[in-house]
Amino acid sequence: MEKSRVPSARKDGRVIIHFDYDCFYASVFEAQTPALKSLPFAVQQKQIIVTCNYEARRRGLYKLQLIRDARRMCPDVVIELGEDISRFRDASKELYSFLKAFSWSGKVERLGFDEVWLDVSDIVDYNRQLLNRHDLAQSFFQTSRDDPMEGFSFNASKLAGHPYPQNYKRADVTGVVDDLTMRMFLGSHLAQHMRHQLEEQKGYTSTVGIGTTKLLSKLVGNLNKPKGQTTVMPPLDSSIDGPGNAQAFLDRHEIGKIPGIGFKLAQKLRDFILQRPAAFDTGLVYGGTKENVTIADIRGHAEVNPEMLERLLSGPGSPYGIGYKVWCLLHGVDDTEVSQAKAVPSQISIEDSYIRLDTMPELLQELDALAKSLVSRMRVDLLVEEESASKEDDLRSEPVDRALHQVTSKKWLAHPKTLRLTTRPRLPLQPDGTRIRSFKRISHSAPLPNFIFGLSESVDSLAERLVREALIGMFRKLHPEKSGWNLSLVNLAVTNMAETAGESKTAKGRDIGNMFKRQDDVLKDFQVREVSPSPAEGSELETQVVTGGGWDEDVELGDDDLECCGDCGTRMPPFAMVAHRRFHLPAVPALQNHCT
DNA sequence: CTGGGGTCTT
DNA sequence: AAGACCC
Repeated sequence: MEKSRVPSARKDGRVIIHFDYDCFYASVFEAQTPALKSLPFAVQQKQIIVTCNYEARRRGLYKLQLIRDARRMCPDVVIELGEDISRFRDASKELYSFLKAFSWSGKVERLGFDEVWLDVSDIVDYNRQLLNRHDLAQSFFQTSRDDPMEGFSFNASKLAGHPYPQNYKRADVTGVVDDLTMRMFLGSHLAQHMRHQLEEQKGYTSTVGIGTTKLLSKLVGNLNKPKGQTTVMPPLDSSIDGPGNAQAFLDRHEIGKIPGIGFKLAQKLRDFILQRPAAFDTGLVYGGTKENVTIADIRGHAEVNPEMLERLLSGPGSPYGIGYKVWCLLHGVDDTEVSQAKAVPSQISIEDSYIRLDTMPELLQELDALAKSLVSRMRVDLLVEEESASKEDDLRSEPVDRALHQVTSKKWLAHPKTLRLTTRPRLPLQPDGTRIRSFKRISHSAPLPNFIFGLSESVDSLAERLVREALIGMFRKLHPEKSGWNLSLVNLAVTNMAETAGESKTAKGRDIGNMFKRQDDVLKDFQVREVSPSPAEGSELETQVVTGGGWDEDVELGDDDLECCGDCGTRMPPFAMVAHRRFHLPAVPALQNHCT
């Protein structure tokens, strides 16, 4: 019997939760000063509102808005300065640790200060096998591997939070669920539990997405903001019956909204689809576009395939294999792992921007201030209490002794080897008196002097030495002219961390996924997936719910509504054509997708 | 008069 | 050292 075969690339064996703390910078201030919550409140850096709470958004304020516009729009807005980001970093670390404590695998990845992914596949799989399928409504979710009493009660026949698609037919109506559906249910309950704990114990609300990949979990969360959660439900795969929910969901997105496709790639793709240069938004929003080109527009284009994308998108600065990577993203394929928590950052940097910085005395003052911050931050982020060298240390009973001891028992987690100075020169005036704004940076690196690690010297004096003995010389390399420069930004960084022996690089070694080139890693897995559902394997849980597709079920299609495939002439409804077209396209690699 | 951070790749 | 990407 010949089964219908469709190339597939989905690997949906994982359950991934994506957290996004609601208006994070504003929430940090609100946690400290709850009265702000009921007011329109915004956080300012230089002349910009970097974020604002929802009370402010209700009055029209938005992220990255100019202060002047914000005040005009909402004169009573309360504004706090957030240029010193220490408090945000501290809060971010605290919340990250809190969430990480739920993980069994250590696969917990932070993006920026306010986003965290967790791969909770192991927790979900463990709990799936604990379920009593005759009484799903009275289930208990075990959050600890060791303690069967730790956890929460929940109804495993229902999803927690919102589904995608919205009209998803719930299992409590149909009564049966397949494995993937059950895993998404479990993921949604775990996510809800964590979200509530985060709010109750830390005072932060968050927006959450649950999916089988980093890409889907992150994007789907956006559907219910703020303090909501959304799960991408099966069937994820496109089949002869129609596009899967993963593709249906992605298809509506403007190309620039896809993580991994930044401004440059998005512009190239828009230009190609429109066959002319796409107009981009000159307003303040960075990736803004006036031309909406969607994933569907690109994916459905006859000439688009991985090789063509490689030709279109590669260029200076673009990584090898970009065409294939984008091709995967267009199809909702994202095999990237949630990376292991890192013990140390790969870089620490401090920067400030200036309307004008063009004299040596001012520069020295700024370098000094930046260097002080940098040394302080090195001590915060790279210094840990040393493990006690002897038992006496632990048994020491006098608090004073303890305090004294601690001062002298700090240890560097890592020694950065490189110091980097970056500037952003302001371009000279044009002949016509206007100025081209440039965001180009130039940098110079040098070995980081060892004295910086001394703990007996004060931060201030170390900073002064750093300026005199290293930074001034580095600045001369960048700007050999005695004068005439004008900087709009200065950044000081330490990089190239040499981690101290004995400390593992991550909680559990390197992220294996990142050690392979995506392409090599994925291509060797190429297989064709059989789409016909395999017979239910005994249990009711294996029975598939197939009624909740992402298209309108009751639409009758007349002959006029059929489309004709340009390659083989087969006629079929438009929704089926989506899947059918993939027959004729270079295949995306696939894995067997049956989750057992 | 577009922040202050980060990551990774070439 | 620079350029892409992320927040």
